[in-house]
Amino acid sequence: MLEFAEGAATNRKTLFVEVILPLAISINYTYRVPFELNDAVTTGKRVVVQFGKSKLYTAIVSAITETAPGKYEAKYILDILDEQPVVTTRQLQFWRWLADYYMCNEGEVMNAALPTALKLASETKVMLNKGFEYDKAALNDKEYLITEALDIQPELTISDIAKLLGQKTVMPILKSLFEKNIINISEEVAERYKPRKRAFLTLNPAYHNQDNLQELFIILEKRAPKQADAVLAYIKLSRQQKVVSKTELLEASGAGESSIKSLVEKEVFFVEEKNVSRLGYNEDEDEIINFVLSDAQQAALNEIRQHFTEKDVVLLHGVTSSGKTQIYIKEIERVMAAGKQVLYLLPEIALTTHVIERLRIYFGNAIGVYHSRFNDNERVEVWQKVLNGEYKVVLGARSSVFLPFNDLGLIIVDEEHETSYKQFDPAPRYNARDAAIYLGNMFGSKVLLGSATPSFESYYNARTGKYGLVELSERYGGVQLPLIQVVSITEETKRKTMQSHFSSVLVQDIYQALDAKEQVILFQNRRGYAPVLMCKVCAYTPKCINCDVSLTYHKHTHKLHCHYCGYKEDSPSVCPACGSTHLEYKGFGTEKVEDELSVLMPEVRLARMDLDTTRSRNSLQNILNSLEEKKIDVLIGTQMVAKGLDFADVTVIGIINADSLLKYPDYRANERSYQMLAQVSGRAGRRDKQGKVVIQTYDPNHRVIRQVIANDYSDLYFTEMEERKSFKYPPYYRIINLDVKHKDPEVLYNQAEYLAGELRKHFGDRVIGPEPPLINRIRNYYIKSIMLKFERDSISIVKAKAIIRETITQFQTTKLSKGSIVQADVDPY
DNA sequence: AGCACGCCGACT
DNA sequence: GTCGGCGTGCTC
Repeated sequence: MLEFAEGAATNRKTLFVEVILPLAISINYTYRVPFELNDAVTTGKRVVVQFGKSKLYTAIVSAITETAPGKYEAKYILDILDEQPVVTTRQLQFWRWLADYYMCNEGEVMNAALPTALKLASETKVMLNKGFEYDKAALNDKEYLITEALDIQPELTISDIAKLLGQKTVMPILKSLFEKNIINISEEVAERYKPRKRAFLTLNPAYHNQDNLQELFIILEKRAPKQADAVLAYIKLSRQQKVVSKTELLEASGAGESSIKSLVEKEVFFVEEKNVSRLGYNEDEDEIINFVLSDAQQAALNEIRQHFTEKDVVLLHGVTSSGKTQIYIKEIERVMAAGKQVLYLLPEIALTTHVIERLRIYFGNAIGVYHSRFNDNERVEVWQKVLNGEYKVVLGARSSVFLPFNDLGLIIVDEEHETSYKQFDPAPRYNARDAAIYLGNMFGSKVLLGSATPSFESYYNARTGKYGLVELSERYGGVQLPLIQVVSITEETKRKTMQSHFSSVLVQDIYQALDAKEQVILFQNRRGYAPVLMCKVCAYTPKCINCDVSLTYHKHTHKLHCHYCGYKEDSPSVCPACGSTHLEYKGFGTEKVEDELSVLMPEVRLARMDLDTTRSRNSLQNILNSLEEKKIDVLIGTQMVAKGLDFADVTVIGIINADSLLKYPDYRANERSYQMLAQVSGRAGRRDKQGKVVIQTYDPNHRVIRQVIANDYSDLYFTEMEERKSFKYPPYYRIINLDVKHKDPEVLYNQAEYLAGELRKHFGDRVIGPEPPLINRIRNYYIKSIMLKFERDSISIVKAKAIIRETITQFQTTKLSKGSIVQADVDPY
């Protein structure tokens, strides 16, 4: 027997696969392929592997080799999950690039890229060993508790049991129960994606013959009129549509389940179970609307196309309301006509039903949507439809760069300056705009960046000729730019005309808008009620127990919240330090603005839009709907209101306090402030009426405010770029940030100093710090930041990253590094 | 990421 | 003493 097996084996190759596991592990692991799966293994397919003592994971095959690993015995892969690869070779290449560029692991990229439903991890299930008799009296309290729970619920997970016992360590107890043969422990992976099934009916072809059909009717009408109705309804329906589902027929005919059942038994109908999409929408005849571009738009489009003949990336710098979307649509149509796919990226918040519907009008079924509000199953369906080419256009947020495109011809990155394109936590800390440019490069596709306030990086690239630059300075349909009025808070306070946080100018403008049945948006870039609570007697301020921040008071919950770790505590009514009742709320957030405005203008219908009011799946959409249906007069919000809101009747915009933006201690503060102010202002006004923007500030002569009023982006750009150059900031320099974290600040200090020293050996004064960041403790970890600045072109950044990686690894092998976490952030925002 | 192993403080 | 928390190392 053994000889036979060996003899056969000589004719068979032994294959090994390198796999990517969905974990933050720095290397890929090698598994052995059982002979019977030799023909089925392909890169890009999912395989089930055991990793560690018991856990099973789905991994992606990244390479196939015939060489056995030298140092260890490879485990076998247990199963192959896919008939066809779910990840393309190009994607694997893209993942590798991302992991390299953003200094993380391929597993972390896989985690971000693959919809959760395609990543299966086994769960440990605990159940009773059926039929085994044991003496309950002999068990200790905890063991008894577990068996009791299993009597009620046959399967428990590890975390169920941890909760049940109220302790973290449960494995030893389970082990002893297992050894006593009382319980069984199993590891299983279950496919999480479940296609949605529907029953479809087809008429027995025998009845395609008129005579037969006639005969059937005669019989049915006499004996089972309901069934006759059903057949009639079917014939009617099948004239209008290709396939008829059971549900549709039930609805259309008024017949019951039983009638259809007997028709199936009589073989009048055949039933077929088919997978149907969850992504359906009203399939009204796709109404392709043709529109004509304005002269300015047409000129811009021509210029874009001209640039595309020699450049891969073009930046469209078009003022707010210049009609960039229509230009995109025309370009998408052209690329689609050439048979290629298009990726259209938008910031998550701008992906509203309104925007989606608008594009559906042009592209109907060929357009797919992908964003974080989709559930697991829906994401898998989009993934599959992109993979099989059913979707020609994908409209999506940041993570849609990970979809399995086959033939991309164009990528559009709208609002390319948006910081939400950058993922901050967890790794990969990628910027979807930059990733999209690389992706475009891989496909030889064109990339169109669009913004009214481009990021300096992109504008720099455009001005230096790396990208094509197209300027569109005319607003579409002759909409005027809003009138901007700056109000000095100091001045109004002196004149005693401020009513809480509202200047007389703003109050008057709000009333005017409301009288004209128009709407108002108020912007305050801070959520909650008050960011600091302070005792007037002893100056005590409640701080987070896990982080180095003061707690924000939220009136809604009457609690103090930490915006960094989510910690909450009851708001004290007396000072915990001195017992005084004189507690003062310092600063103000959206909640307070809402509160005070409702006191000032009780008749006005208010709504608030910030992280706290938009957390659940539909809440954002609900707010937007009420705004559109004019059930809201004034909307108060954080930066969310600056993005993607486009409502015809908003004519007044109030910036409650511009200083909180301008004073932000960051080299990008001015660029950010300008973007924010210009973007919010862009929401004001409509075709027949000039909008009004009121900026309240303590510093009315601030340079950035003057630039916003003058709508002078290029003045901002040139003045700021001078500073960027002299202080060695992007886009002249590239930044890589290393955060070192440790629970003990003393240990951290030594670790960070050591690591910075090691890096200095290679990079000299390109290494800055370590310095404590603005918030130097989060979730009980103290933080030190080491910043590396590299000249844009003079040193190979690829090489530098390799050295950094190596230095970190080196550091982590030393004893000194114990307990530390090092996180890299490339091109941080 | 999860799991085992070993060290150490708190409670019977 | 013993139990359980927590840090550390390893997983093909």
